[in-house]
Amino acid sequence: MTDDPDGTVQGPRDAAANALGALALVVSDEMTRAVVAAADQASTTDAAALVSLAQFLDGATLDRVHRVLGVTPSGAVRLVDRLERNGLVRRDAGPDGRSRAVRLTDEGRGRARDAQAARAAYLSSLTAALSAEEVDVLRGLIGTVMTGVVAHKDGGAWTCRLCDLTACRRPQGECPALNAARQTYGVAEHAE
Amino acid sequence: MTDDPDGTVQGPRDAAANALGALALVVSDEMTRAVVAAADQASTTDAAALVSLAQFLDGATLDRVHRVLGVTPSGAVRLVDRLERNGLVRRDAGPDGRSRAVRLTDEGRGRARDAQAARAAYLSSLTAALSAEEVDVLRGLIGTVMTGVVAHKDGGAWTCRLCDLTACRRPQGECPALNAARQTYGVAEHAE
DNA sequence: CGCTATATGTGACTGAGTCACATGTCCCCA
DNA sequence: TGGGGACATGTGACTCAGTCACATATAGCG
Repeated sequence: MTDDPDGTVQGPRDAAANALGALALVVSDEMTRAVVAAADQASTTDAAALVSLAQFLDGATLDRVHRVLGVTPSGAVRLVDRLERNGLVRRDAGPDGRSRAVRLTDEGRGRARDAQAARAAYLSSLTAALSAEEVDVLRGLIGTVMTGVVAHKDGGAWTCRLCDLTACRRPQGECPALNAARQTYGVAEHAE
Repeated sequence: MTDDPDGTVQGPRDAAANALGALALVVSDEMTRAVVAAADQASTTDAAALVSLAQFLDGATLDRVHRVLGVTPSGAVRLVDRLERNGLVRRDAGPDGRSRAVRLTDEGRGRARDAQAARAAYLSSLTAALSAEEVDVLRGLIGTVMTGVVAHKDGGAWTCRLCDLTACRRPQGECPALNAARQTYGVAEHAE
């Protein structure tokens, strides 16, 4: 690892790191674009809210929504206002008198499903060029890297906010991000 | 590849795709956070502008800035206004009377360097757990996947807007994203 | 010379998100 | 048992990035 005059670094290790950064940026851009379009939402947060609700957050309180999505409590209120205004979510009575349960309407659930399908389709198109062996290798490497990511991460939105939780739990055990995040955000077990 | 009742898909192929999506999302989140903090900018676009300017866009017109960053022309004007107000760029005379050249000040260049260093440090920490062989394998797989990404991508911001271009060009040839993007956005060759 | 395309800039607006603060509920502890 | 702090939600005022519609000015072709 030597520095060149600009202060940039070189070598295969850094080339890999740089490529990882580039790939992460585009994939996340495009994936988000696909999800937002499919869910017919204006903001990425709204789309993420729908997907999260559909997967493991349905019936959760506003408080949980704010933690998972990494916005302020008031931000969560506005967000749910928005979704409610569009008929995607309802505010039901919560587990106690202070809190309310945010629940998807059928319309909202449909939008979430569309979003998840769009995400899965986009991501599948990316791995389509890989052989079965390469897919396994990639999965292993991603697992290793993800462990490091999780170790560094201190706050912010939930790592798995757009994930397909059934896909990451099967067929080979659990995802490190899921485990780490679950306790941080106190997310309930997904109904099997 | 079979569908389960929810419409979600299963199998190792889809697990890998899902993991790729999850990894891309966090890495891009965290990387952006690191870059924005290091450049001391409020918005991610501003930080991306600084980094892009430093790498290959210095002296470019506002028009090019708008194309590379994927904002509207007026958005680019506001963006450059902001950076100028903070003493990070200057508007010099452009190649013709209509256009202006956006040029980094020393202060701006310093901020950009800080941002790039923060990005590199974060990404390196992620690959640190991998062996040299694993790094090579990962690099190869990322290259393959990136080719697919580039093929699907139709518009939006420049894929490499945060990249370290010297890292992706060496030591093994060029990055597919760089090649594809270069012609789309008409970005000038980076000064070697 | 006039016409259209191009580059930048401006005014009015939207929309997401924040902060500071208000209200209502919960629950522990004296 | 009731008082007080912690907690959940909600509201008002504001910020800030970004857009659209439009204005201005230059370029360059016929």
